[in-house]
Formats: sequence, C-alpha cells, structure tokens
Amino acid sequence: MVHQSAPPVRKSGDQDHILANAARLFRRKGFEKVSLKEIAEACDMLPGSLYYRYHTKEALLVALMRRGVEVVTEEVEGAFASSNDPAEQLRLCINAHLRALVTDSDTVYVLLFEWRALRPEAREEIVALRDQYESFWTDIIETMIKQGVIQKNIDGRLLRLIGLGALNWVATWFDPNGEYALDAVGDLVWRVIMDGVIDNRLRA
Amino acid sequence: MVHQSAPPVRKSGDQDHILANAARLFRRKGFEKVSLKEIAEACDMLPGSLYYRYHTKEALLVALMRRGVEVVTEEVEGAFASSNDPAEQLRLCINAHLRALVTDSDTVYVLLFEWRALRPEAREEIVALRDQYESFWTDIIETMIKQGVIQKNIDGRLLRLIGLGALNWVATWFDPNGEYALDAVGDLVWRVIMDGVIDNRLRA
DNA sequence: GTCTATACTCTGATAGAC
DNA sequence: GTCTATCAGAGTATAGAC
Repeated sequence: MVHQSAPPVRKSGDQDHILANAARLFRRKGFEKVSLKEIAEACDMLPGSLYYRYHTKEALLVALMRRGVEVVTEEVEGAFASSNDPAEQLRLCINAHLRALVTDSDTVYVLLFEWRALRPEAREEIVALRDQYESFWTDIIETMIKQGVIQKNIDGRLLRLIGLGALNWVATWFDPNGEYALDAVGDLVWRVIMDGVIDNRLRA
Repeated sequence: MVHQSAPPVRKSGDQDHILANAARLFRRKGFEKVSLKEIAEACDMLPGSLYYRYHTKEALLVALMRRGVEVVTEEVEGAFASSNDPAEQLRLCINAHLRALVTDSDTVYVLLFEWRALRPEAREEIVALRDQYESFWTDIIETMIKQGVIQKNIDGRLLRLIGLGALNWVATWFDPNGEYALDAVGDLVWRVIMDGVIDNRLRA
C-alpha cells in the first residue's frame, strides 16, 4: 500500500497543468476527499478561477479520465507496434499498461479506480471509452488464438478480464522504490499467462 | 462494471444489522459518498442513534473491515481444510476468496477497496490484519514450492500479489447474472497459475 | 481569465430529553 | 438505547468586479 506520484506541477495556466495536479490529488486521496479549493491551491489559483475551466467537479474528472484513456492507449499501441512476434507483443503491451498505470501518469490510475464517482450519464461515456481500449486487448488475444499460440478452448474475453485485473491491482501495492522492478512484475504475469494457456503442441 | 449486492437488511437492533447495511451502501457508492443519515435510514434509525454504537464514521468502517477479514479468513480456511491435495487446495481457496469477495458479503469488498478512507492510525491496524490474511496465501504457495509442485525459481510473494490481484479485480466487473459462473472464473485463474508455474518435471 | 465575496447545502457530530 | 434539535464547519457553486 505504498503510493508514489509525480511531483506537483506548477507551470501555470494551461489545462494539462490543472488535470495533472487534480490527478495527483485524486490518486492519493480519492476523488471525494479532494476539494476544489485544494486543487486550485496546487495550481496557484483560487476556486473561482477553476470554475472558469470546469463548471463542475465531475466535468474535471471526466476530462481527466478521457486523457487517461488516451495515455494508456498511446503507450500500449506504441508497444504493440515495436515487435512482430505475437508473444513478444503481448509481453511488451503488458509492461506498457503497467507503466502507464503505475509510473507514467496519475490519470490512468484515476480512470480505473474512481469511476464510482461518476453519475450514470458520465459513467456511460467513460465506460464506453474504456471498453474501446480493452477491445484492443481482445484483438491481441483473439489473434493469438487464431494463430494457435493460445489454446482454442480458452475464453479470450475471460482471459483478458483476468489478465488486466492482475495488472490493474498492481497499482495498489507497487512501490517504485521497492524490491521489484516494474518489468519483473509484468514479465511474471506474461510468463504465467503464456505457460498457462499456450498450445501444448508448441511446448518443448 | 455491474454490481450486485445482498438486499437491504432490516431486522433491527444488533450491530451486524448496522454493519451489513453500511457495507452494502459503501460498496455501491463508496465510503465518502454515503452519509450517516443514509445509513441510519437503511437501519430504520436516526443519525443520533447510530452515534451511540459508533462514535465516528471511521470507527464504523474499521469495525466493518475487521469483520471483512474474519469473513474471508473463515471462508478460505474452511476451503483449505476440505482437501489434502495441494493443487486442489489452491483451487478451492481461490474460489473461496472469490465467493467471499463477490457474493457472500459486502464487507470483504469494502475491506479491499476503501482502505484509502482510513486515517493513518486505523489504516495501520487494518493493513496488519490484511497482511495476516495474505500470509495464509504465502504459506500455501511456499508449501507448494517446497513440495516441488511449483517451480523453485518462482518468487512466491510476487506470485501471491499477482494472483490475489487477479481475483480482487473480479469484484469490479463480475455480474452474478452474467455469462460466467464464479467458479469458472476461479478455475481459469487456477489453471493459468498452475500451468504457468508448475514444475516442468511433473508435466505430462 | 482570474480574483473577491458569498450563498446555499449537506455533513459529521453533540447535548440532553425520554 | 433511541429520539429531537441543533451546531460548527466544509463543500460546491455563483455573481460580479477587475
């Protein structure tokens, strides 16, 4: 239960600046426990000024979560493009997801852990974006099944849910200064999955 | 992101009654979004009466989390005792953890997802209880390693973190009325882990 | 675009009657 | 042990000056 985060951003002015500060606070304390006064202070502003950009606290959270989907999607798609071997692509994507979630940005963490704070309408939008991101993983897994790298009798959707779950939970305990390297965590997840679902005909 | 829960408890009087209602509300809306008025109403009481039992909102949460550790520990220890085969014990414990978390009680869910709401002192106590529960899993895994069922070169602690993570995240998406049976989820996790870490000398 | 000042609501919590 | 009544504080949000 150790949490680390980027240091306060105090550049000034632009929206990224506000979102980055809000994300850092939301991650550490949870959405409901962070007041707009607190966010404004972190941005060297006053609450009134914040309302010029985001008319409600929820609108700020939604903007932040949209950014979160962008961040993790870019990271994972970039990793995917850097190899042609299906198994290696999976390994790279697993580590990219972990990086985006745990070290790169607080927005992805907030995206995954604060969806309960959204009202139904906003939640619908964010869940749709998240589903879009997760369909990327479904594609990877289904392709591996079609190519015979993963056994045909494995439920790809269930495997994706379980695999991403294992990765997402890492954000609750990982300590950048702890005994494990982030890649070591991702590599073990990858290894367990690969050896667990690999087609036996391919086994040495 | 579908959440189901036991129906409101309206027996009356005892502390379990209060904890069960609070747990249900905390699970659905999150600790911070639930007011004491709301909890009192669910118990057919008024806020003033609630304060007779729990002098602070946090004290209520702590009592609930202590109960959560009891619930999941009993469930998993019972599962462990019902077999002598290490691999089967692991499978049974995985499914017991899932049951306790997803269907049996809301207290385990709250225990795992609302720890950020605790102040440092209370958090320390609950984390210690949780560590105690998780050491049970470490024991299972280390025993399997000693017995040669799991490869010697696997980091047992990391495997435990990843495995429990996969299980815990199930609570965020599992729908009791959905397409998957809970045991099917647990069995796939078990299968992936077993095939992923089993000692190759034992492989058929 | 940002600041000042403030309205209004809700919350956790308390005191004391019954 | 539960109810009534209420407080003090914090929270989101708004209006209008600069």
